[in-house]
Amino acid sequence: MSEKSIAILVIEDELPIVRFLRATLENQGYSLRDAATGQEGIAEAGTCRPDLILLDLGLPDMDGLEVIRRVRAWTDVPIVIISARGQESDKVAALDAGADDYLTKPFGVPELMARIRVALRRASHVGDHGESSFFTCGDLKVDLAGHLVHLRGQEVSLTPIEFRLLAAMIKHAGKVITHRQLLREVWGPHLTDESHYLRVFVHQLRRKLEDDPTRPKFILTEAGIGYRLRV
Amino acid sequence: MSEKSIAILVIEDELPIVRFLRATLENQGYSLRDAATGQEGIAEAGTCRPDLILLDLGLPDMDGLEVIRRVRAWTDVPIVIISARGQESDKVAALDAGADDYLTKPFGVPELMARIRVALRRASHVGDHGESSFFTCGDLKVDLAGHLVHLRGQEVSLTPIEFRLLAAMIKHAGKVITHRQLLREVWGPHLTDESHYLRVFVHQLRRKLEDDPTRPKFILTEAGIGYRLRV
DNA sequence: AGAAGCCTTAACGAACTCTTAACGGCATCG
DNA sequence: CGATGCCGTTAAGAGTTCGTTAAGGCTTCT
Repeated sequence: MSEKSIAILVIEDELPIVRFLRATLENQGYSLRDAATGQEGIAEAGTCRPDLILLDLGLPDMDGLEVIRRVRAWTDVPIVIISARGQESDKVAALDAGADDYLTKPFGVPELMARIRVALRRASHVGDHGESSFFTCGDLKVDLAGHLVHLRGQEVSLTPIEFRLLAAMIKHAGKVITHRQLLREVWGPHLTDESHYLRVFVHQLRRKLEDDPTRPKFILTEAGIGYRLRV
Repeated sequence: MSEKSIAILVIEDELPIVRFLRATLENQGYSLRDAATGQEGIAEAGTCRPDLILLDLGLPDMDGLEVIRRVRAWTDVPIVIISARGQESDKVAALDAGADDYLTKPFGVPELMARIRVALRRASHVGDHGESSFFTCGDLKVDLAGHLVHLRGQEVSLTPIEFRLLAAMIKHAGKVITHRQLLREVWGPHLTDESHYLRVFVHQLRRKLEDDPTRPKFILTEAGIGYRLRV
């Protein structure tokens, strides 16, 4: 079961601390990128789209508050401050500028971890309630977030692989998806030539979803290339 | 245009502190309610629906962590901890139980205000989830704030873990909840692979709630993924 | 101190899913 | 016309996950 790991961006100029954080965070299963200056950090945040930012306020090239504001200008990604300065006015300024939490060095690793979990938890709840993404095509209705499939109002139960296969097709609905692509998205990057699996599971899906599996309405086969989901 | 002021619930047993917070917060334009015990606080949270909860962990009648969990069972309202105990393990436990921030007494008022603003800011992004502390499905009625479960008018007594498990499912009612997710919400963020616990406790729940545990009406199992509560 | 209740842990059979193999139809190409 | 390759279909075995039960340790209450 491959799950994409959570990405954290560390903006910090002191190398020992970066190394320490890298070891600690990667040990917890997070993937990590780092930047040594504010400029670099802002750019990196734009390109790698982290799930959380750890920011040291004492950067050499620009004010930490400015980094917060520049990042907040276009994203709500959680920002946790780690700073040597423990002045209350500094904390208030950073928090009001858009930071989500503020830790003063030296801090304990368990507390840092807990506060990172809090920030990530809050951020993940944003899409929790209304934002279930539906896909509809004729009588077929799929709730990707809720793992639900309805056909003519009737619920259809799919196995994990069946659902992943359907979800992958929905992600590229209307376009052709090659065998390779499907195999990578459903089974992971290892399998790439076993286009055999596909036939078995496409058949399973058609048997559950199509009225007449011989003449498919939803899952069309593009001979020699792959499959395509009708929109 | 009438602007409803933001409501804050203070759960704190020391009267001087309550008075101090009342003066400070009302001066900032918040409206305030207070409760002196955990029981009272949980009940008050269910009825007055505050926008934020300030919670002292050192309550006379029950463990502060239990208060957090009981409130978290049915709402994502921001919880900010104010505590005399500054032990890192206390902080981690509270944050992992569902708190959003943790301040150690004595704290500065400006910092408290700033952290309250952060918590409110984060929560407002989520938008209104029409949360209710009651859940009903067929013969099953659950009062999340009151920790009560009724089946066909008959009261059912659940153990703490059984109730947390049921509450977690209710929070995502209708959608599939993965094993990971359930383990995190019920046991904390550490356990993530012990999907074994789930089977035991799901079985306990079904034995207490379902007419025919073999053919569940409420707690459905999504093979290979997790569980789902019928709506 | 004793008892009761709850959580953890282990074990085993049953049900389900995934993998793998085999076969037939259909089209293209030599 | 036969060979080859791709796709659909089916079935069986292996492997994994799920349900169920019970015993032991821990905490809590009396």
